[in-house]
Amino acid sequence: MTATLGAVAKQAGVSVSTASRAFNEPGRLSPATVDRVVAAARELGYQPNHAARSLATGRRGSIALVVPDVANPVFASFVKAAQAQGWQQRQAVLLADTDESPELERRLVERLVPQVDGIVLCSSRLDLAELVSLDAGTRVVLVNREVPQLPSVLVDVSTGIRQAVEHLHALGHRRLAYVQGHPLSWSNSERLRLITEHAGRLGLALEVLNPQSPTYDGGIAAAASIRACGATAVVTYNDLVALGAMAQLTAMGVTVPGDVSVIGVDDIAMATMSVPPCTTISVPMDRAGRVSIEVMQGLLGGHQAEPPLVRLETQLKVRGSTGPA
Amino acid sequence: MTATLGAVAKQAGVSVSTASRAFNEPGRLSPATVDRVVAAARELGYQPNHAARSLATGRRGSIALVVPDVANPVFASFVKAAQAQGWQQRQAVLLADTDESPELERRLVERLVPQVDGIVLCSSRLDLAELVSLDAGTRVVLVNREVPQLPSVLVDVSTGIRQAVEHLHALGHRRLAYVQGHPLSWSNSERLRLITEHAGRLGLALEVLNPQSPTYDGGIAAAASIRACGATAVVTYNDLVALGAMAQLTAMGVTVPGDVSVIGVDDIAMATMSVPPCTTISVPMDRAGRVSIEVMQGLLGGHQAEPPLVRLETQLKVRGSTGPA
DNA sequence: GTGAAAGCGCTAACAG
DNA sequence: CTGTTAGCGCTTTCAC
Repeated sequence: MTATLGAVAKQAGVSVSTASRAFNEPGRLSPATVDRVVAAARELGYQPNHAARSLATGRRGSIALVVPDVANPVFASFVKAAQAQGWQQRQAVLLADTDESPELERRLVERLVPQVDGIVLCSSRLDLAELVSLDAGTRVVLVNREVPQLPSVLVDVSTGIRQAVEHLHALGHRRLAYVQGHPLSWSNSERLRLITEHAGRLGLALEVLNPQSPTYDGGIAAAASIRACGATAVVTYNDLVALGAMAQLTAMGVTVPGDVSVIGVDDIAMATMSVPPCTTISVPMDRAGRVSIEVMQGLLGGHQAEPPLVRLETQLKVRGSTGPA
Repeated sequence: MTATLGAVAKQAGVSVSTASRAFNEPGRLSPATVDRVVAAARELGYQPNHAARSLATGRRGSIALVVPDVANPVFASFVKAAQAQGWQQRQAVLLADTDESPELERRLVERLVPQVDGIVLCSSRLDLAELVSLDAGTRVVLVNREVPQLPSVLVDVSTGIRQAVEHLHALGHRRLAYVQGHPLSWSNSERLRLITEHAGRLGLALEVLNPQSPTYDGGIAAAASIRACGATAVVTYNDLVALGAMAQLTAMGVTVPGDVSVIGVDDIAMATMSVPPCTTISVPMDRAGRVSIEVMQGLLGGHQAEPPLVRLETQLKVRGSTGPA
């Protein structure tokens, strides 16, 4: 057991409350006293007991981060940034990985909520009703999911998608395919909506394809249908799918970007390493991580009138996987 | 505020202590009473207050996971597995990312320790003395770092490295290079030691190269010195470096594996996606994650006499990046 | 089998 | 500026 505040107080010859104040509101104490307490504290190797403080204040000093899959580079960078930001704000970060399962997400959230000050849900698949009711219990911040009632930080792919479709159109492509992600996810709906809109505007034919999963393997599996549908250009839900599709297309003897152009979304490191490197829409997940924690902090501090809504801009990064129609 | 145990007790018509027991030692209560309490609890939506429980028991119910870089696929999969395992064991997981900085690691650990039951340090770079003194305060489990006094789970690359060197030797290579990682890290020392040993045994010339960092970019930068040193085969500290080196080598007109063979370590997903796919030593970091949490649990439960030492086997996975000398 | 009561270590009024 | 005093919600002897 580590030294308690009481021990420190005694050692410094003051009362517990004074000792407590030396750490929490040093301004209200005489500098001399503060020094004395601080000295006593380090002498005894005092470490505040977090649980006791929580019990007394009602504050937990930690927030939960819920992501679908930490092993996915996109979320990993998100988590990294969020953790760093949380640390600066003196909040510990409880990590939870839902393994892409809404069911697990529900259970995790349920157990996490009572022990944190707030929770950041990344690409949540919970029902709207659950989300809203959750908000009654804790502070909630949504990332990559738009719900009017809740604060959220969104990656706004509108610019990126527009640029992507225009880029393909400019190259002379007229038949486009979109290999979508999980149909019910907010991100996918957005992407699909935008692609449909711009394809329509520019007069491109659009085919929507379903991969088994939004992963590299999903991309491999999607290659056949890409070729089958006759599109000369394809936008995928994310880079992983794009990469898988490119690899398999190449293996099938279809050249990229000679026969078909491919564009992914996320701008993960691997997108630059493939051959050819993958054109992609750059999604600032590290910024999303930082921002989401900032928003959370805002919520924990002063309560703002309406839920903040942060949109993060995206941009097309042209690389070798797109070319002449 | 959520309902308290007191409220549940009242609702069930029992005392607080009985209510408490209904959850903690139901065996000591009449089944009927347990049912009554449980019913009352769910009726009121009771959620135990973690802080209060901690204060009373001294147990925190959470463990910290400290890794150098969550964005590194190797650690990401480690974290994912550890988190999943922790969840099953009903331990929340506090995540900390040291950003490869021993300095930050020290500060993080210091702050984390008082609020957890135990801490898992992955590829720690702390001084031996710090590590040992740390152990006095909490339960500590080391991953990828061997310290006699402490329990650790190690990835044992001996088999993998031996197979790698033998494989290269069998292909006819006689001049080998090792592009090392952080020189002071335990993993690197191990790898270097083993490569030196086997190269010597088989009569291979060995050159040790220093990349700027154990990353993809580090690999790119190392390509020049690889060619310069005249080696026909190279083993790198990890896959990221291998991939970077392969890409740059190719860009420089050196063919892989025609002119030089490359072998990495980690078996990250990307290793299969490169062109050619990268031969690598498979390191089971997901198992390491699970096992480390199990070891931690063992420590938290019964205190064993001597610190457990778990070694995880590795194996060479031959792919396209190695070939004729 | 169940209840009463004493804290766990800290904070936050409320006095002085 | 500093001390006194209640708790925060739960676990845990110790009785009955």
